[in-house]
Amino acid sequence: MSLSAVDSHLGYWLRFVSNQVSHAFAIKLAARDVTVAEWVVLRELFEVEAVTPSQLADKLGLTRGAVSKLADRLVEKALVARAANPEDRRYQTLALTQVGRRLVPSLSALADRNDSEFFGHLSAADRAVIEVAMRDIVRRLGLHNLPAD
Amino acid sequence: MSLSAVDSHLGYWLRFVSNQVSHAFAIKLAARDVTVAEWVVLRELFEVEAVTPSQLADKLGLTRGAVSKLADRLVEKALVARAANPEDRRYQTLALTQVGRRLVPSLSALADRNDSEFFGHLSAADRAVIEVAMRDIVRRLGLHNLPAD
DNA sequence: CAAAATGAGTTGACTAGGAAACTATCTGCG
DNA sequence: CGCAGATAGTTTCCTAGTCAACTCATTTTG
Repeated sequence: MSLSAVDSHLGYWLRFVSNQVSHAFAIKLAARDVTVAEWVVLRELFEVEAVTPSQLADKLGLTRGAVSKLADRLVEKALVARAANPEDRRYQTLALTQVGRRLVPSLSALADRNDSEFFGHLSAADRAVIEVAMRDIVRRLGLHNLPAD
Repeated sequence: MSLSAVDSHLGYWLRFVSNQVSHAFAIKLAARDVTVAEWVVLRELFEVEAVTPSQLADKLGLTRGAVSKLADRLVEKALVARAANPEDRRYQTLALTQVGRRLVPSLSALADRNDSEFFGHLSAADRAVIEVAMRDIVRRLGLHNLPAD
């Protein structure tokens, strides 16, 4: 019985490489007591100032449950603050604390370094093909509001 | 303060897309009561007949701990059998059961379908660029970064 | 207006995986 | 020999994420 090879699947390779990249990044971030998922939230909040957990979930391709737990940990670490909305008490807003805001740039440098360790050797053309393909997949599935750039 | 954009990082996009691809595949596999991680193990065992957990961990880029737990579940589901090695009792071998072996081809069809849903619209050239880049990254990992724990 | 539907957030059960400590088994060296 | 160390596998604890059930506040509707 002959099957198509596992490693003919791009999904297989993406999963493999993505796991390794995230893992290497996690090790770098651990020195700052931050996880990869936490970094993604911090980086997003750095841009938008304040946002509800649901908006964040939408933007990051996570469920509300995942964001709820992440927010718990970030609040615990005093990097993010939860604020109640007095006009509609169903809503919260999440925002960086001063400590959180000051932390982001140094983490960003780690992200740059990690990415270049894994992808820096690729030609600019190849990197562009990959990035365009990934953005296109995300767009097609309507899973995410593309960042404007 | 201006930072490099999060979404300028290929690692960011790979993680995002890989999560979505795996999730979509997980939903398809759930109808057969198999998870993505279990599928990867089954598919590997389909090729190699029998292998030790450590060899499997090495091949799949997982730790021995992860494989141990995965094997537990697959044995529980009667898709995989553990066998002791009488010559050196530290070693086990894992192999598909008859049921497991018969299951693989239909799961393989699901994998083909899932992959083509996400990547089928890409040109063959773009798919080739991505696959070559990913294989190259994995190969490089094997060179300087073999923790192999 | 009361009751139902909607929507935000939380929680618990589960898969997934790494790290590190642990057990059991072998091997090699003095 | 005999014990120190290596090696295979397991287990515990943590992060990460989903789903589904739940609570609570607001809105819609009968």
